[in-house]
Amino acid sequence: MITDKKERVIEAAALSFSQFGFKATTMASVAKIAKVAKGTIYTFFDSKESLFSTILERTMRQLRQAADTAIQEEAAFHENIQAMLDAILGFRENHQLLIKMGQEAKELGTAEVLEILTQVERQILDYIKSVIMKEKAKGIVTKHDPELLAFLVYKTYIALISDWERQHEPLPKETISEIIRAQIH
Amino acid sequence: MITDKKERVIEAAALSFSQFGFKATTMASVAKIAKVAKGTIYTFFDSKESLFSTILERTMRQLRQAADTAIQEEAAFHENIQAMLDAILGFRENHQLLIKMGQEAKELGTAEVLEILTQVERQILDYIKSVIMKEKAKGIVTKHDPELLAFLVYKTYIALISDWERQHEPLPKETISEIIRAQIH
DNA sequence: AAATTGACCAAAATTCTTTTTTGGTCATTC
DNA sequence: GAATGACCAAAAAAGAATTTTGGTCAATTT
Repeated sequence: MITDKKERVIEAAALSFSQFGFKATTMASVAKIAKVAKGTIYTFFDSKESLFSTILERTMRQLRQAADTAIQEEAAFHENIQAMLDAILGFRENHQLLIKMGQEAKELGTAEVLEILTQVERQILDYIKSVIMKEKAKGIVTKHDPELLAFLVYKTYIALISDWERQHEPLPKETISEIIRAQIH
Repeated sequence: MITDKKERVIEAAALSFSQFGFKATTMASVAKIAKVAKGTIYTFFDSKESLFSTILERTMRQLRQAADTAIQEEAAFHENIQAMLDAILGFRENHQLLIKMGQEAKELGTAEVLEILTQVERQILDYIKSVIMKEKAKGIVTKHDPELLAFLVYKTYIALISDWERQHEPLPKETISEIIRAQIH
């Protein structure tokens, strides 16, 4: 069956990319893990990049889903924002692929990965923005426009979670909530 | 006169560091610009690093001074914070040295420069913190502790000034003010 | 005839070798 | 005693040689 092989290639590639990164993953090894000849991969994907971005899209879809299920129609605005951010970050925390990409971008500065990561960031920002706009449609008034608000929330969250902890004790969840809540007013 | 030569060395080094960066500045060229023999430099400074950090300390002193003069005893809390941030950023904007260091850290990843830049950031944070604490002594109540507040203000400001502008139109000053003001409550 | 393979190739990356540059010293000069 | 610049070891850069890698395609299998 044709789909079976394609699945195996995707599975193998996902494993390798998240274990060794983009650069260190070779098409030969993916083929070997997938028990497929190298040429076969090229009947499904026309380059290493396209294979990579297929896997990344899959990951992004999972991420969006995790965020979606975290949001409750009835909950308050800031509760939803918070839940969504937790979902996104929780997902990131135990998803090898995105972690590896972050490392590789920093250490190796791989061009492809760097570009992909800004796309991931863009998607997260768009997602936050869409949540804000949905809330706005419900009648909530926000001080700034959704694009700016999404940007602020995202940057603040990242700063509090990752930058702050590089030099300080982790902040309690309530403090983070409070700060984000103050942002969205 | 001994001081004359030392001055010339510092001047030449400052010029070269801010024009070409740390790595691309050679002791030989500094000597040449300063019209001094290479050995002479080593009677004043015992390494390239120490020469570099002397110059950087000078720059930091200037930066602190710029911020200090921006602050008015009588002005309101958020006015002072704003004035200080403007001073810091305005200073940075037209100070070649710090700009070059930022570039070099990103592009070359020079270890010495990377370390120095975290020190610069630490100093800016400490400065903001001290301003906050001075205001606090005047009786102003802040929601979070000064360290966290300084961190938040700094990160937000950087995000709004530099990250935001990579993808959007620059924000009007009033918007930035408003956001910062909301932070410090 | 459609799918699959793996030997094959050019280009890129890596390693090894040679050459040049650089930070730092110190005997000599001023 | 301050200043110099030829000198050196170490590091960096450049170049040459070698290996690895992404991608192709004629041959084979299904």
